[in-house]
Amino acid sequence: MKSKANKQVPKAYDHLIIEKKWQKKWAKSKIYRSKEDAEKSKYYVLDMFPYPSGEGLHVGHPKGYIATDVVSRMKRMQGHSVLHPMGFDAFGLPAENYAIKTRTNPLIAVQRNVKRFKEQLEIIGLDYDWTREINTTDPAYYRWTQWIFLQLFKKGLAFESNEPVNWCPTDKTVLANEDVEDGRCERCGTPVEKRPLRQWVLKITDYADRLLNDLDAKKSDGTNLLDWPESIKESQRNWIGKSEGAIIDFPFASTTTENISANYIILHGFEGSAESNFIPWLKSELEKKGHKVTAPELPNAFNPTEDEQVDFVLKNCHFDENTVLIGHSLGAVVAMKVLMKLNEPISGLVIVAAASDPSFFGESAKPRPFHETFKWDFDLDLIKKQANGNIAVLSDTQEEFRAKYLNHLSTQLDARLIEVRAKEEHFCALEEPEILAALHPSVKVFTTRPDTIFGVTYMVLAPEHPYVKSLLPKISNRNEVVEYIEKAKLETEMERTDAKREKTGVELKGIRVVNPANNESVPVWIADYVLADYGTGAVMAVPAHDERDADFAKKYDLPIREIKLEDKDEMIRKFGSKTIKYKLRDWVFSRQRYWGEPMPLIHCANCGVVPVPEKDLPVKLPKVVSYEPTGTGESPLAAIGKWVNVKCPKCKGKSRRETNTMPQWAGSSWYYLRYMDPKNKKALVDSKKEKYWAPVDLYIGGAEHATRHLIYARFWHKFLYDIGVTSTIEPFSRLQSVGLIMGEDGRKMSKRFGNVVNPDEVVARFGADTLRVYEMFMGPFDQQIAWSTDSMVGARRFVEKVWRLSEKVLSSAVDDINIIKIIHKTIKKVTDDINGLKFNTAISSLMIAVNELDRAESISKEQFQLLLQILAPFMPHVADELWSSLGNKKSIHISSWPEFDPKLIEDNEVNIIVQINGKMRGSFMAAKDTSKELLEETAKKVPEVMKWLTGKAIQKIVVVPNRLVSIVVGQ
RNA sequence: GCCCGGGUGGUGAAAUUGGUAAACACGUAACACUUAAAAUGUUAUCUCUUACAAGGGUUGUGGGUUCGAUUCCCACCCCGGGCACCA
Repeated sequence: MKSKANKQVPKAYDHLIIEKKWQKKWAKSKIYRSKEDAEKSKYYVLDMFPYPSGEGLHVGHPKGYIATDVVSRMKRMQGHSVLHPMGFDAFGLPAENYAIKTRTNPLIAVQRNVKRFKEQLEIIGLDYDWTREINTTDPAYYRWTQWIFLQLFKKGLAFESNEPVNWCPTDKTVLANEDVEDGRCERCGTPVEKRPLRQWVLKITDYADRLLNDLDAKKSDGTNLLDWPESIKESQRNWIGKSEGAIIDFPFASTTTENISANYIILHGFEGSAESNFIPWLKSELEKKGHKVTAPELPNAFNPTEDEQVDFVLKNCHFDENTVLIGHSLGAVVAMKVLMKLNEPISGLVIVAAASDPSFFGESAKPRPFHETFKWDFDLDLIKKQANGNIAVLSDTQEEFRAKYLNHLSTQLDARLIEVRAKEEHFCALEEPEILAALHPSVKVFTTRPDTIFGVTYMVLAPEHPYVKSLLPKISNRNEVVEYIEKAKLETEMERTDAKREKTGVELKGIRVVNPANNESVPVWIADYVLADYGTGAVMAVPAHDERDADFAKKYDLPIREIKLEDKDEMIRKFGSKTIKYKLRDWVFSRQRYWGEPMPLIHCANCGVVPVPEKDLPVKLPKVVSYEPTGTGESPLAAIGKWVNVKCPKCKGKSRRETNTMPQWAGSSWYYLRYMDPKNKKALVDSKKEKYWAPVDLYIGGAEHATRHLIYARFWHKFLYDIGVTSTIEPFSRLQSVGLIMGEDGRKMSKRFGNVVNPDEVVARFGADTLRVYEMFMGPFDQQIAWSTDSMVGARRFVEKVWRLSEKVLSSAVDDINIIKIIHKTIKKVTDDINGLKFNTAISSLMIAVNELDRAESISKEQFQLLLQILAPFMPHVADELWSSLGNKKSIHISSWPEFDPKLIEDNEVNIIVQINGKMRGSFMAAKDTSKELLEETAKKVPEVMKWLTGKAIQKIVVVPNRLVSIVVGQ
């Protein structure tokens, strides 16, 4: 029993005093300021910035912040230039709803909440560089959010759409697909409605492939580009929902089509005429079949302008629901422009060798005269609609052209891409039979199972499929079909997509299609289990190989045919074309609410949508009297005449501002870039600074952001990369999700359950260092664990033990080699574990070391300082206090992180286990690297082992050096 | 239904990636110090064979591979998450 009689009475550990003292000192000495120091390697560690709610932080919030703080402190000590910033994401509904209730500007609530949040963060002793603080609601910040939107707009990635969108009747705003969970508004739980409303939409689908592929991309050293939890990558993969399959054409059976007489309009191209190329031939072929054909001579074929040609076609051609528009080369561009101006949809569009992108002129080709006289903007959704969803794209002969533009165009238009060889390059022969073949009307299906094509026994269209309307005259049970379509319209999205309910449908009697694989004619049905907005809105039904088709077939007594599966690729080659579909939808980007970034756009009667000039940014949110959403699809901003009515930046005419605002996710989609250069007035981020800090090395936050923030931010980042603002293809190299801290009752911490634990109280009672140690020690960092105030005493005891250990420090002390070894082993373990974000085991190894040191009579200053340094990230206040009491003048947090001595972490004696028939029967100590033979000899002589060996025959001995000897004996 | 995690003492968990299962901590019990309590320290604490000793069993269940499996393989059960009448 050791005596404590001679020990000095220690200074009492008073966390209240020392924590305040050190927090002040740190702020004064500016040790946490980040600098672009070319001498040092950078480390950017980022927290998902909080929404400053009125309730303040609970004890769960800081868990992630403490983790980044631990990492950031170690990296700083290791000599990195560390960027560890914090800010606030303050646009959004809670502040706005509070504003509605109290009729105060939400900014006031935001400012108050931010102040409270900062106080709460500061008492935990986090090492943020507050000079870089940002706030998404600050006009100096959202100026750049608006700037990014303008760039998206200029690149055609922001467009207006009138498609039905998700509308939340409670929050009175539209929602993105990502904001809908199980058919309900993610915020308030109200079932969403589908409403056709004019919306701004971002073309995130253009990035679907890159968003997907880069999840699994490798760096040049073979490691993953994204060091992310597999579960989050998987969520994103599921959300993007790529499926590879085929588009297969099922032509209408001749009984269906023989009497359909169409009205064909053929538009020639640049330097062409109605008498050139294949046009006269095609005209006569179609007329032979009884169709009406118009091939107008377009004005100024050698020096065409869009306005002249489009107007000419609109004036001189007749359009109705039986019209099929065929455009060759530039004529196809004219055709698409014509479609955008028609009032009613036509029957179909055939694009022969054209593109919707002006860059197809290429570097080598000389600019054509129409380069400037055509506007290369296309509303592809509108074109799709106006062409009744019936579009065929015939490939050109130039491989590069096809890969680059036509694949894209046909994907965007959901068109049939008909990959054929023209007889002459660019379809310039006098006869082009492939064009004629492409005109035969057919139903396109999307399938991932082309291998089952011989099992098709019927076809199902979505009730909304554009063909259904045009086929009505040919359907004998017309009334029944119309009734079914009407009924389907009335159903909500939730009812419609409920997989459990019984399938219903109606046959389109009189309509049949031909299976291209076996030329068999099969019936066509409509059913609401087929969705209009996925694939082509049409399904080839294979009841023998698809459960849904089987259910349907059984109910309506349709044949079920077992077949042997074919080779997928062969079937695609023979009967269809390879296609890729995504579940990801474009990002509905406007909200009909007040508290968000105004969209920097102006609507002018003459000029259309005009972007606000960059020099006029930011477009500031005006003050309003009522923040109440209108519910009409207009935001409250629409009522502020002074703000809304402006001059058009182009023609100076009367015009109106866009009154929709951006969604909550806008500001957070790029904020990590602004921390690099938060005060820059000339640019979003200075490119030198961006190159220094990018990418984020470690990003920590909640897993609930997997398919929203983390997809949106990756999308914007890639876009910013494309326009040269960012230098990396991904924003966050390494991501780690924080496991939630639950209430003591095991439920989510919430005011509602009365189980919220306030960090201020915990810090006041136990101290910030104890809170930090406790939260890091609770369990694996990414795991959800219930809070337990009782268990905090363990962390507190540990902090106190470290404090008391300082009594044993003697300058004259000579350390036992075992003590030195333990310190060095712990340095290695703690360094590795912090890098691996395994904070719980780092602390456990520190506890083991402290317990060990506690057993020693005295400790040298040298060893104790090493211990304090590796404790510093976890208990920064106590570490700095004890460090300075040892006579150090500078903060421990800017001292150099200890290196372990590899020689000191090796044991020269190891414990060798002896197993007999797989059971541990004894052990002995042996020098490291003792030979196998000697280990075997020694093992056999261990008394407890000998007992098991007597009278038994040894059958086999396995010796693993430095580990064990395993002996197998007979009966 | 498909896909990703995960399942270890009373509790949070650990296990060098195939080599002594339960480190570290909470809780509990006994003891020491104390008038007492708190604090602190010491000891014990997976489970069964009533206790010592000596053994047996044990990482969701059942099989397999192996000298040896918490770890690898197969099947199943349960919990958490993502997607979903997506063709």
